Amino acid sequence: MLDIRRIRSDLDAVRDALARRGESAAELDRVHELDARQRRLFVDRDEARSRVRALSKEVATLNREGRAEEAAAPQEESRCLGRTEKRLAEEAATVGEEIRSLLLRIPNLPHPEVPDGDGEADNPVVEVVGYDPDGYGAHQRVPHWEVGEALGILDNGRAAKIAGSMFTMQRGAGATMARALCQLALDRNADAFEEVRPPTLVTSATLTATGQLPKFADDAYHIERDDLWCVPTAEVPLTSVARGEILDEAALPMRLMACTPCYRREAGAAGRDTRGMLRSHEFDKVEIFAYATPEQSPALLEDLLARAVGLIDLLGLAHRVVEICAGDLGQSHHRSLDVEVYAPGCDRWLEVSSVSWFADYQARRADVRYRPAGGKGTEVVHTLNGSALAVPRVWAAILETHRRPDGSVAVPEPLHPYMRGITEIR
RNA sequence: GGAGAGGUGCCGGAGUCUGGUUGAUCGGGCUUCCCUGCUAAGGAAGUGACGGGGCAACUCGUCCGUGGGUUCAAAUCCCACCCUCUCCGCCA
Repeated sequence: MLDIRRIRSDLDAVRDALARRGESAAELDRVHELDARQRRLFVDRDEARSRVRALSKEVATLNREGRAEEAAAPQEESRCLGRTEKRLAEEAATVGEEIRSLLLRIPNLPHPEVPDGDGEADNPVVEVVGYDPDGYGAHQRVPHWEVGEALGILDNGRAAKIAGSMFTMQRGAGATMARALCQLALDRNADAFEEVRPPTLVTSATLTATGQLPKFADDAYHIERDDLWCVPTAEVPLTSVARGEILDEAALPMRLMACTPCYRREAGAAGRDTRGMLRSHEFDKVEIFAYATPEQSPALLEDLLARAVGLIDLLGLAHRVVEICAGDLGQSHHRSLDVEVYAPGCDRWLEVSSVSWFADYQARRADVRYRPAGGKGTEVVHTLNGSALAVPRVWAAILETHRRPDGSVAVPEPLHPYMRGITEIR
């Protein structure tokens, strides 16, 4: 959520920044207008309240001095003021609710360096590593769903029997490799990140802090009976770890990581990418996350990206980095970069990580602040996160990239320690 | 799920029965200063967040789990909900 004070003092700049995303200013202007109204109401309300307090003290004094009969007049005046105050307070609250619900829907401002663009097609490729379109043999040009089924390690037919379409099931060495990927990702980041195993069913407040609610409720699984939501990513619980807290600057950056299942309804994607492991309602992912000061954030963004890219590199997969343009930026994102892995069997670039800087947008929703060392007062922290490794698409790219002419798949060496001795799948 | 106890400031812990100058006694912690060769001990002062108004000094308001209600006035009385603890039940 944007800082209301910034909207108040710098409306034009905010409007221009939103325009870069292709966002209309209607809601913004409405917030600006409501804010002025609410502040006028506050002034009047506070004045009435202050007077009530003074009158109450007067009554108390009169009672104490045994002159209770003289208290009738101030009591009556106070009663009257109380009604005025209540009406003003209710009106201010109504306005406040409208402001909040608008603010929750207005997206974040893009970082000045975010490239212009209207959509995905305008996202500039920043870097390409290990990709040679002519360097793949026929044995690698087989989609992973065929490879997986042939090797008996992917059984989506039975997954559908168990849970319906758009679920996947890995078996044998395939399941082992899925877990090994998580272990590798955690171990590689344990140098700087505290491992957390958070709840993956969360309250509406938690899902609102990161931006999924209220606007994207259809994308998440909701357990109505208990009013809990299945997390779409560990970003959701991790961002709420310090919700409502004030951190010491010395504690920043606070780096957390978590391996969790991720649940997505894929409401807008029905019928898309239905084969294999490209898109499913449930998958495992290792997320890396940080609370930081504004000054620490740019370097952290680079570090998160380097860590995500480093893992893909380690697994011997061709990949590229794409910067998300203003028009394609997610609602909460201030700046964002995607890592895409090349899958030769599908002949597609698959998004396997999204590394993002949210500035104070999520932290203001979550009310996470810090006390600047030496300074007074508090500041809203910045949050950043990225997928260290999202299992399914990496798993798919491994099957396609490391398939050998004889149809077997070589397990990348960094996974061996976690594979119970399995070094190839045949 | 049932029964009971409880949620107060950075922490501990009063105040709630008997509503009233209580943003809140007291202790600890922390910060600054004084004393001290150093340490320990001691002395003094300070010590929250949020919102509004004001060029500013400053000032007004809100916050005692959350949300309502009663009252001139609520940490204190009433209602609902949430959370924690103990016991029982259930359970990996």
